[in-house]
Amino acid sequence: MRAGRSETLRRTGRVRPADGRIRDASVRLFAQKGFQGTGIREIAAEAGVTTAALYHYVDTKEELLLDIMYGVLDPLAAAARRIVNEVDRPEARLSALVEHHVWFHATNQLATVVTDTEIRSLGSEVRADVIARRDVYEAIWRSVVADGVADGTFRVDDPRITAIAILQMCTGVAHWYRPTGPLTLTRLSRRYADLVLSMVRAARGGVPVRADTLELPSPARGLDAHV
Amino acid sequence: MRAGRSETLRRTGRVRPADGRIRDASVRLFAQKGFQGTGIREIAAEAGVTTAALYHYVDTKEELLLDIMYGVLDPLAAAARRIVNEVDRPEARLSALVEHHVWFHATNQLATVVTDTEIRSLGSEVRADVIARRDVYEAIWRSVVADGVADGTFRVDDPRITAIAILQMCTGVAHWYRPTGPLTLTRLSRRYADLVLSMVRAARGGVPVRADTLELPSPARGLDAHV
DNA sequence: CATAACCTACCGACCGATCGGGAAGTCGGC
DNA sequence: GCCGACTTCCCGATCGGTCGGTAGGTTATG
Repeated sequence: MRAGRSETLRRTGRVRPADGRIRDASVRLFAQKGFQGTGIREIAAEAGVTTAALYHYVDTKEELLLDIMYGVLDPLAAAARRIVNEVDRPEARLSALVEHHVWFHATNQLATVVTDTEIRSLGSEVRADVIARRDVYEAIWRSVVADGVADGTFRVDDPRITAIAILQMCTGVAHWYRPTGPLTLTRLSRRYADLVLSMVRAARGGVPVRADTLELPSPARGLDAHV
Repeated sequence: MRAGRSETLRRTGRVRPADGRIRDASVRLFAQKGFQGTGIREIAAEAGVTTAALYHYVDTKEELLLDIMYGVLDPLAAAARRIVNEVDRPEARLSALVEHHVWFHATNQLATVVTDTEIRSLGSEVRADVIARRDVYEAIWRSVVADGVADGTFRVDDPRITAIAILQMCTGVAHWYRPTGPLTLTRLSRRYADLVLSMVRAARGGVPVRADTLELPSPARGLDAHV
């Protein structure tokens, strides 16, 4: 009749191994309240174990965060490699990259949000490793964009900036997507792929139209004076 | 000969009012370590005051975060309103919105990153207010995109999704921009505006090209089972 | 002599992590 | 088939330390 365990029983309907419950609880809580904002007592209670039991399965709180991030970054990189291996033309490659990235971020919202926002909470040694894996993934996107520019199907000013811009746009899906929305996930992914392709395609519109005369206010409040 | 103050003296070269130093320190630290990951003792030390002196200028730690966010959201909304008032055609409006947004996020990196990532750290009452102000800003973008679709200059499937996607792409600049880069800020802002316009312009390329046959792996590790 | 600008000293609560121990199971040896 | 050794899983209790915040007094400024 322990409160934590019965809570879990009520929610999941059955008793799952404590290890998996701890992992699930940590993703949920890290996504909702942040890594630093989540206490190990909260994780333990949500998983239906004591803090001592939690430390039977886990060495440190940071390990939980690291597991989440590897569980995002490694499958992403693996999928990107498969796409590059099995798809030929830059257009189709980029389209497939976008569709998978969006689909993955929509079906793993909690874990991808945590991976995206909590890198700063890692100790410096593991942080370097996580950043390196993220850079591997970004490098694949960058090379796909650059290949498209090289063979003339894409026209962009700077492949590096464009690749980052595209990636951040697609990653953003994890922050707003709700499965109850009107669009199926497949259709949403394709819309993003269409947006991206129309952004980089060589056949672009006319001269940019701007409002050059408009003067806008300076940065607010003197914040960031030291940037 | 107190360590905190002399530290500040060494870095800034002169003694500024403690109030501003506290605000500056909080932006820097919140951006670097997160709101929850930053202690009031750290803020005080970085600003060169004691914790008690800090609370002479500030009621709560949350107030520091809230000030940063209002200092970002209010100028952004004000600029967006000015743009809509003073610029006519949807193309020029969207271009101006993008250029200003990118410029603002590059010149206020720390504050915009904090605003973007720490909403969850706010208490529920003030959080609702912050989200409301952010929604006001997003609504302006959405209406500009919708106006362009209505008069035929833009062609997008869903103005709401498109506006969010554009916004997230441009906001991302705050996460990677370094003033030492090869591009001037003005040119960078224009490149983003060009990217966005080519994304939404009615004159779009041919049929989307995809790799429909590719099957990709399922979400990793069973994370997010409860999404 | 009032007010702003700070100080030293300290509060209770909570932090991540660990302690020794015990219940329940797994295993080979005889 | 039974015993002792070992492992897995998990407990209540508690560690030293840090958290956000404060009480009450002192110093500088107008």
